[in-house]
Amino acid sequence: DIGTEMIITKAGRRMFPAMRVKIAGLDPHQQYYIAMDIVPVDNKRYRYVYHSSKWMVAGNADSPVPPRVYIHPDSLASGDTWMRQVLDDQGHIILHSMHKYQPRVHVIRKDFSSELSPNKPVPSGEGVKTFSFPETVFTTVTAYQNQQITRLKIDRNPFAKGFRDSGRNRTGLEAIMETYAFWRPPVRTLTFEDFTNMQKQQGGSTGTSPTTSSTGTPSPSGAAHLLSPSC
Amino acid sequence: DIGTEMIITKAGRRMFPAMRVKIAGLDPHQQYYIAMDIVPVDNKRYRYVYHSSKWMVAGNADSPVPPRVYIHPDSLASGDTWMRQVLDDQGHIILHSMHKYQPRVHVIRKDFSSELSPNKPVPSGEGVKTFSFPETVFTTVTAYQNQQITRLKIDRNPFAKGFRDSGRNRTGLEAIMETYAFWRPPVRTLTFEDFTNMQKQQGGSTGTSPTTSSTGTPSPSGAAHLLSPSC
DNA sequence: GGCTTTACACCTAGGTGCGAACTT
DNA sequence: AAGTTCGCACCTAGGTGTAAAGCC
Repeated sequence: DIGTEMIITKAGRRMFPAMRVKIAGLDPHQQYYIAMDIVPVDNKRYRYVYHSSKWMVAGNADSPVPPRVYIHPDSLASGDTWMRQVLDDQGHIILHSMHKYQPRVHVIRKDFSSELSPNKPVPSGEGVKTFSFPETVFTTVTAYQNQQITRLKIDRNPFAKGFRDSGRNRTGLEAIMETYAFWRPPVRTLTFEDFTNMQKQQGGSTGTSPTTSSTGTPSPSGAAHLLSPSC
Repeated sequence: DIGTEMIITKAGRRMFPAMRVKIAGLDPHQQYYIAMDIVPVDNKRYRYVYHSSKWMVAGNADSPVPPRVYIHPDSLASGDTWMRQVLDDQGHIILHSMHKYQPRVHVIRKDFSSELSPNKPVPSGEGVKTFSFPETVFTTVTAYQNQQITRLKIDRNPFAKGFRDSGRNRTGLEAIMETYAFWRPPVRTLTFEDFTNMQKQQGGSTGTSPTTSSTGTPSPSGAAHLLSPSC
């Protein structure tokens, strides 16, 4: 699997699907912070080769942005509190386009931490646990490259309903045809696993001439924001 | 002046206008909490007498609800931080209908406070300063009693635009007539001062027979929520 | 040519007072 | 009769991918 893509813009864009985490094994009476950051997977820049549906290395990474940590707003809560709920992190984290990133979750004991701040890297050592889930790696883009990913996001993100096949430019007959010929299971929440299981082949039928892979000159791109959704 | 009215419902309703506060005189390097609560003005229940446009005492207050404190989400910030911004508090506070209430703002030095909690009354003594602005007293209702207040809220609250005279059931002629005959100044934010300056006479022209003031039996009302707006 | 930016139609989410129905 | 609840039409606010324009 090649992971999903995330659109980034100047104004900031939510990540979809969202990072969702459940915590176990904490000391119920101890106080903890929980924080999140997103780190580069490697120091490469990528380009997408349409005809092979693959991301290819296209040079070295842009100069790194100062690391940014998102501290969960419920932070400094007891282990008891944290373990009772599923977390939906939210925040603003600056990323470079056309790079691969890995979101991480940090659980930090209060008695250890030294002044947790959004602008300082998460401390490391005893009392700090960091978790990375490989299936949540994604590539930043300013426009989707892989049509299968576009399709999944449109089908599963409620805010993109306007782009679904059903409900837009369909006549009575089309609606009936969709019901049978192009039927897809009911909408459910999109998860990162959906991209892990995704086939690498795209079903595009628009007659475009395949392009040859080339080592394009990596153009420097301005850093942009990516937000993960609230709720 | 008689203060404004605030609608309360089971699901919770924002307060409009909102409580807005600017802080001065803090030690820039000291840490402070800022909190808000709403306390009864007296232990009376009220009823509105339409023909005299006045609120009359109608018995003793319902049994008080456990006090609830809203802690500003930026809390535990430096005096420097607090003084730099205007505060728009938000939260859930339970109130009885047909009572008069007074919102308060509390500024609490960190080194004094002993476990600030939404469910405990604000501590008092050295290191805690409480502010009450008499012009922000209001009466809770489940439906507006005074038509002037309804009018002001519709005119000034952007979410109530659908009930404004202009833009609803108006023909071309009506629109022109409004422009001249019923002209009112451009929309601006509603403040509590608008109610302080409000005339006690209502301009209602619907032919309703005036009711005589009576000592109505106070019906026990379920407690409901009032929220103050975010942003 | 590859990538980014911008304006946009189309949604979700939720804040308004209203009026009918309901409760006491 | 007085007050509360509920569903509603009508808004604001803001999250989607898109297509055209802009940039390099």
